[in-house]
Amino acid sequence: MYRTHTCGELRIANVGQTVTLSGWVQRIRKMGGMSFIDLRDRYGITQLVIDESASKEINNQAEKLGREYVIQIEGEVLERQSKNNKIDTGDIEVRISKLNLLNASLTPPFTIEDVSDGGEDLRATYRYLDLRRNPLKNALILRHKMAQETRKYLSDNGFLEIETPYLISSTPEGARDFVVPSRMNPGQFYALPQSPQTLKQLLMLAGYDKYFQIVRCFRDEDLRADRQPEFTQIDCEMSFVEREDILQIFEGMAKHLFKSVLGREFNEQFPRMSYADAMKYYGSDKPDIRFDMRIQEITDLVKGHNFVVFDSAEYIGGICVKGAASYTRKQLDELTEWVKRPQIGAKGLVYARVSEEGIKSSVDKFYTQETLAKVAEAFGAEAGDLILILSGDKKKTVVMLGTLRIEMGNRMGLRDNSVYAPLWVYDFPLLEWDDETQRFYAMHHPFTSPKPEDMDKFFSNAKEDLEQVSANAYDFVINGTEVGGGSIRIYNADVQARMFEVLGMTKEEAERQFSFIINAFKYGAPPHGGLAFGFDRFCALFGGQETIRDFIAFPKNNSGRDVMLDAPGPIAEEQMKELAIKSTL
RNA sequence: GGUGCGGUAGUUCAGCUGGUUAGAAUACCGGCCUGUCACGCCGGGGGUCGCGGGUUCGAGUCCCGUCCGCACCGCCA
Repeated sequence: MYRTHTCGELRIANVGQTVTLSGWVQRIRKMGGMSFIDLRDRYGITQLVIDESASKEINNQAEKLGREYVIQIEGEVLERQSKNNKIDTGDIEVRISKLNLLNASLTPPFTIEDVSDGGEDLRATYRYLDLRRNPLKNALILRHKMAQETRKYLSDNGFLEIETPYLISSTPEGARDFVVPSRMNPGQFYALPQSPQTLKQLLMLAGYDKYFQIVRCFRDEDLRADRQPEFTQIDCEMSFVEREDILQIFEGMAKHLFKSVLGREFNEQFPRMSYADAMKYYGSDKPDIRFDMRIQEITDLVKGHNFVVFDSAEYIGGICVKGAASYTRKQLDELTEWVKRPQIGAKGLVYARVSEEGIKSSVDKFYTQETLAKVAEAFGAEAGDLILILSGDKKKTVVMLGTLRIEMGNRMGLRDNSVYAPLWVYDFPLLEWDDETQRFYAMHHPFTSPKPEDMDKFFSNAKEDLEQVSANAYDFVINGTEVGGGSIRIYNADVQARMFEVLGMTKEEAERQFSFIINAFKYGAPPHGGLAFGFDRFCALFGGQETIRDFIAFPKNNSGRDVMLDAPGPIAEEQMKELAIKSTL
C-alpha cells in the first residue's frame, strides 16, 4: 500500500498514529541536527521531520533527496512544537521511520511554487510541471466543479446528455474549419465541428426535446487570451420553447453555478438590454455593467459652433468619468495618444474638466461656459468629473467610446474581478451587410430565426428591409465577456431556404451543403431553440482571470502550437501517401 | 495579414549617450546550523547577450533582416 492518508488529510486528532504517505518533495530545510521535508500531493502539504531518533540509513537516504523526488514514508504523527497556521496540516508533522525513494527527479527548470519564477513559454513547454502548482490545480478543480454542477442542474431539469460526432462535413459559413483527410475516401475531408449546431437541431427533430452536451468545438482562427482553436461549450437545445423559456431555464443554470461553485446568490432577475441600447450606451454588444459611465450623445448640443472637427462629424459623444478631473495634462495627452493608436483609430480626444469654478475644456475657444454647462448637464457631470469626447462616423465612434469606457473603467479601478454583473443582450440584427463581398452575412448563424413580426421584411428583396430584420437571438454576458449565446431556430423548410438565398447561395449550393437539414425540416420539425455557453470563459470568469489558458490542462500558445508536444508537425511520407496527399517537400 | 512590447546565467530581470573581466536576485553545488516552514550564515560553479548581416578602432547597446513569445486589431456565423 502506497499510502494510508493523503498529504492534506492529517490533523491533530491523528497524533500518535503510524501512517504511510506518498508524494513529491516540495522543499527540504536542513537545520544541522534535524531536517524538515515538505511532502506534497494534490491534496496539500505535510511536513516530515527527521530528528536525532532517525536511523543512519534514513539520514543517508534523506541526504540524497532533491526537489520533486517522489518518496513514500512511514512514520508517527506528532503534534508540532511550533505550528504553522498557513496550511491545514500545520498542527502536525510526521516523524519518518521508513523512507522509500520511488523516483528521482531532475531539478525542475522553474520553481514549482504558487508564484513561480518561470515565464509563460517555459512553463508551457513543461506543462506537466506547471500543473503541479496550486493556481493551475485550483483552476482545474474549479472547472471540474463547474462541469459537475452543470450536469446536475441540466439533468435535474430533464435534459439528456447526448454526444455528437467530431468527424463531420465542412461548411463555408462561419469560422474556418479544421479538416481531417479521409484515408478510405481519397482526396476527401472531414471537418471538425465549429459547434454541433445542426446536429443538435436534428436531435430536436428526432424528439429529444431537452439536450445538452459539454463538448469540444474547433475553429481555425487566430487566438487570443480568451480564444483557443479547440474550446469547450455547454451546448444546449430545447423544443417547444420561446425565448422567454430559454432565458428562464439558463438564467437558472447560471444562478445555480454562481451559488454552488462560488456561494453567491442572485435573487433578482438578471438585467436585460436590447442590442440597440447596448451599442448606444456602451459601444459594445457585450457591455460591462459593473460600472455605469454610459455613453452620451451630444451632437445637437455642440454641432454648429464653428469647431470644424465637430461640425464635420456625423456623431459627437462622450463619457463622464467620475472623480477624474484631477487628471493632469500629461495624463490626458497620454490618453489622447492611447485613443489614436491604430487599434482604436480615433483622430483625437476632446476633454472637459468640471469643477466648482466652471468647466475647463480643450475646446474653450469655440464654446461658451453656457454651452459647456449644457454638455456637463447632459452627462450629469458634477464638480470633480472629467468628460471625454470623441467624434466622427457614428458607428465607429460609438465603438471607440466603448473601448475608451472599458479602459477608463480599468484605470479608475471599477472592474473588480470579485464582482459579477450578468446581463442578457437580445434583439440583434439578423443580417450584416458586407461591402467588400457585396452580400449579407448571418450575424449569429444561418439557422437563427428572424423575429416573427419581421418575417415580411425577411422575404422582401429590398436591402433596407433585410437590414432591419431582428433576430430572435440572445447573448449572455458577464462583466463584459460574452459567455453564452443562442437563438430560436428556423424550423420551417421555406424560411431556411430563404435564409440561404439571402446569404447569396444558389439553390444548388444550399442543397449540396445543407440538404440534410432542409430535408429533415420536411419531416415534422418542432419549434426549437437553444444556446451554448463558452465553458472555458465561464470557468475563467469564476476564477477571476482574463485568460482561459489556465483553465485548460493542455492549451495552445498564441500561434496555435502545443509547445509541449511540439504540435502541429510534419507527418511521414508514408502517411501522406496513404491519405493521397501530395507532398509539398 | 497588421500594430505594440519583449528575447542577456537553469530562471526572472538590470545593464545609461557604443568603451576594461556583462551584474543582481533566485535556483543549483559544497560547508556550518536541533524547531524550520520564502529558515539563516559562509563559499562556489554557471553566459554563442535569440539568429544572420551591416556600421564602427570597438556592438548586449546603433541600423537592416529573420525567428520566437505575449497583448491587441483584422478574423472568430
